[in-house]
Order: sequence, then C-alpha cells, then structure tokens
Amino acid sequence: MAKVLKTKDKILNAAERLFAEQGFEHTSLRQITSIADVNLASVNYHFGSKKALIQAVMERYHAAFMPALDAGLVALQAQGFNTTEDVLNCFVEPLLNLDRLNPNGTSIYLSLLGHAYSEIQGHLRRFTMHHFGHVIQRVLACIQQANPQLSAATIFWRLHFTLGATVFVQVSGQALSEIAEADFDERADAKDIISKLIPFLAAGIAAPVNGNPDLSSTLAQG
Amino acid sequence: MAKVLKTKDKILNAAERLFAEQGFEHTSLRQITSIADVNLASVNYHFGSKKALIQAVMERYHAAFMPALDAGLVALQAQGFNTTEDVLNCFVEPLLNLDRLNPNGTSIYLSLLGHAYSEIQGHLRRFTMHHFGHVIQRVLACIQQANPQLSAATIFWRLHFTLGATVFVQVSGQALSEIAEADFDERADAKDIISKLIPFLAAGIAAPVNGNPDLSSTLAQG
DNA sequence: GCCAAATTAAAACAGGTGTTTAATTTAAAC
DNA sequence: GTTTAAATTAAACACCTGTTTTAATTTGGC
Repeated sequence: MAKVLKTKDKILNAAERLFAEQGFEHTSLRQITSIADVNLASVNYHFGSKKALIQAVMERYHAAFMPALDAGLVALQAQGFNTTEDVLNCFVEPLLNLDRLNPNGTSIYLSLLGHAYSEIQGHLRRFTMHHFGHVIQRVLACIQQANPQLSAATIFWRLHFTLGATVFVQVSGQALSEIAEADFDERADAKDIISKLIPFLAAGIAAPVNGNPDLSSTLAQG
Repeated sequence: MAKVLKTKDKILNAAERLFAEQGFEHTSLRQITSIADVNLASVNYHFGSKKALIQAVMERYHAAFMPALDAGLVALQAQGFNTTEDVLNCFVEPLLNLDRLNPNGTSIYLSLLGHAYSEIQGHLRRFTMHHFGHVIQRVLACIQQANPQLSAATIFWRLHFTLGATVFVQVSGQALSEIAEADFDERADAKDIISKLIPFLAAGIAAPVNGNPDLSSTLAQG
C-alpha cells in the first residue's frame, strides 16, 4: 500500500532532491512544483516563501543529524581521552543514518550543507547556528581536547578547512565520482568519500602548526 | 597622470571585483556596467556575452598564475626529490604575485576559482582544463613523486579535498575573517590564510591511507 | 446533506535577467 | 573637411523569477 503523499510532503521531497542537485538559487519554484506535480501557488500557501521552504528542507535533516552527533560527542567527552579521528568518527554514523530519511540522504544532506555555505544563504547560517550552535561548540571542545597543543584560532580555521573539503567534494560529488570511475575504475558513493576524507582531515587538523619552517620564511618574504 | 581606462578595461575591473565578492550568477550586467560607468550594451559589444566576459576575467588571472606555477613545478621536478610541502610551496609565490594585477589579486583569483567550482559553471571547468590541463597534470606528478606510496586515485581525491578547503575559505573569507577577528583578535588576509592552509593540506595529502584501522571497520558496518 | 474551513487552481503581477536593435555620437583615415 | 568605420547610447525584447490574487474545488465536522 504505497502511501499517498500530501502536497506538503511532495513539495519537500522534490525540493530536497533539486536543491541538492542544483543548489538553492538555481532551483525555481516552478521546477519544484512541476516535479512534485502540485500547483505553483501551493509552495507559498504551505510554506509562506521560498526561503521558508529552504529552511524546512534543511530542518528535516538537521533534526535527524544534529542530536545524534551531539550524543556521540557527549559520550566521547565522558570517556576523558580521545583523538582527532575519534571526533571525526562521531560524524560517520549520524551521517550514514540519514539514508533512513531518503536512499541518498547522506549525500543530499552534505550537498545541502555545501550549497548553504557556498551560496549567499546568510539566513541559513544564522538558522543553523541559532538552533544547533551548542553542537558546533561541542565539536570545537572535543577537537581542543584531542589537540591541547593547538590554539582556539588554529582549530577554528582548520575546522573550516575541514568543512570546505567535505562540502566541496559532496557538491561536486557526482562529477568527481564519474571522473574517478573513468580514470581509476573506482566508483565512490557518499560512504566511500567519507572514508577517504577522514584520514586526510584527521592528519590535517592534528598537523604541527609549522610543518616546515622554510615555508614560513618564504611566506614572510612574499 | 592617471591613465584613462578604455571601456573594455573598466568593465573587466568592475566585473572581477563583483564576481569575486558575489559570484558570477549573483552579479548582473547592470550592476557591472553601473559601477564601471559604461552603457549596458557595451558588455555584449566588447565581449559578446556574459559567459565570455566571465572567461575573459578568469583568463587575465590564469595567464599570470599558471605559467608561473608551471615553471616552479618544473624546477622542482628537476631537482629529483621533493616533499608535499615543496609542491604546495610552488603555489605560494605565483599566488601572492597576483597582487601586481590588483591589490587584492590573490584573494580575487582564489575567490573566482571557488565560485567557478561551486557554481554550475561547467564551461569554466572545461575552459581551464583545456588551456591549462598540462599544469594540473604536473601537479599530480609532483605529488606522486613526493608520495610514492599513494595510489593515483588517492592523490586524485586528496587534491580535490585540498581544492575544496582552499576555495571554501576564500569564498567565505571575508565572513570568516570577521569572525576570527571578533573571537581571537586575529585578522587574516589572503596570505595569512595560505600560511594556515599549507601545514593542514600537506599533512592531509601525505597522511597514511588508514590512519586508524578501527574507523574502517566502523565504516564497513555502517 | 450542509456549511464552513482548508486546499487547490489558473491567472496576473511586479520586478529582474541577458540580449538585441536601431539611432547617434566619436574617432580615425584619406 | 569629408568619409568610413568604430564605439556608445537609449529603448525595447523575450524570458524567467517569487509572490499575490481571485475563484473554484475539495475536505471534514455536524
């Protein structure tokens, strides 16, 4: 008995797919309502505006991901000692479990995050920080615990490098995966990419601040 | 004697600034021509289309950056042995020298690159690969030389992680720099960000493939 | 079945986009 | 100085965007 979806859910499903594929700005309401097979005006009726629809799409995933991540981080903090990879590992299961929302849930969520940051979606950043800022703070604390030698500023920058690397490969994921398949006979889904990311990111976050002193002088001259 | 700029150059200067700040799609021709103080139609007269204008803007920077990078890589290859940081270091001077084109040249170029990849600008990717694909190939070869234990596929993915981290912090550069200043009293320009990036990226690229075997099993269960 | 509320539908709205046209001005060549 | 080409201008074009309006329809409670 295939459940008959209400208009509101048909819109959300079509929107999350298109947003993940094309970004928020490049997806029009007419495209969404056409694929969802509903009337154009129903978006504004049910959600009020496109901006509110974007937030509703993100909220379904945030609500599934953020509490799970937070619980993992709390458990990690309780055990007293941890490594950078331990912290990153806390992200894996909550991310992979997003497949329960949607068969492509993991890559959809990461793509949405990527578009939220790379497009000018200031309202999305504020929305995320307002609702889940405490989770972000806990991530920072865990990384600090794992790397007591790093300053807060260094951790701040390195976590944004981490975010950048992650969302970039997810947003470009399909294209990159096709290249990788053609060149290396190695197709990569969201899970594969995550497993490739973690050693890279863990080493980067935990790296000594001045890996090679020669470089600093080169930069100083420049 | 302040040189009087021709219309074509006034357009290029206004366009590169707005493109770097707002991205390509969010910058309208009317915005460009208004700031450049030229007529709207002159863009299509001098460049043919907005797409061609975008490529012209990129080409000024590519032409200054790519040959310089390539020369540095060739010199590195000639000396037989190199490290990952050596390779990354080849990017620094060519990037910083872009300030000769424009006081903010370095961050403009990296922002343009970021927008070129994060927006759906397929024509820009093709344009870059067509003109400078051999430079990209040389980067791959140098990284392979510095890390003989890594497979070509691993290098492929890690260089895209690298690109992602780099362009993300540049595109979000201004916002991030403001946060960093507020939280850590530490303002960061393009050069500062590069110096923070290099230890992170070098450690990530050269990281062992299975940093912590426990993680692989967690991923395998997922 | 009836009525009121919720929902859907078609159409128009107001504003923005890149591009093109045709007329005018500027600049250079002879 | 005249002529010819290049460059600039203002206006319109065709299309797309999110949103609103008004009317028709469906739904749920009594």
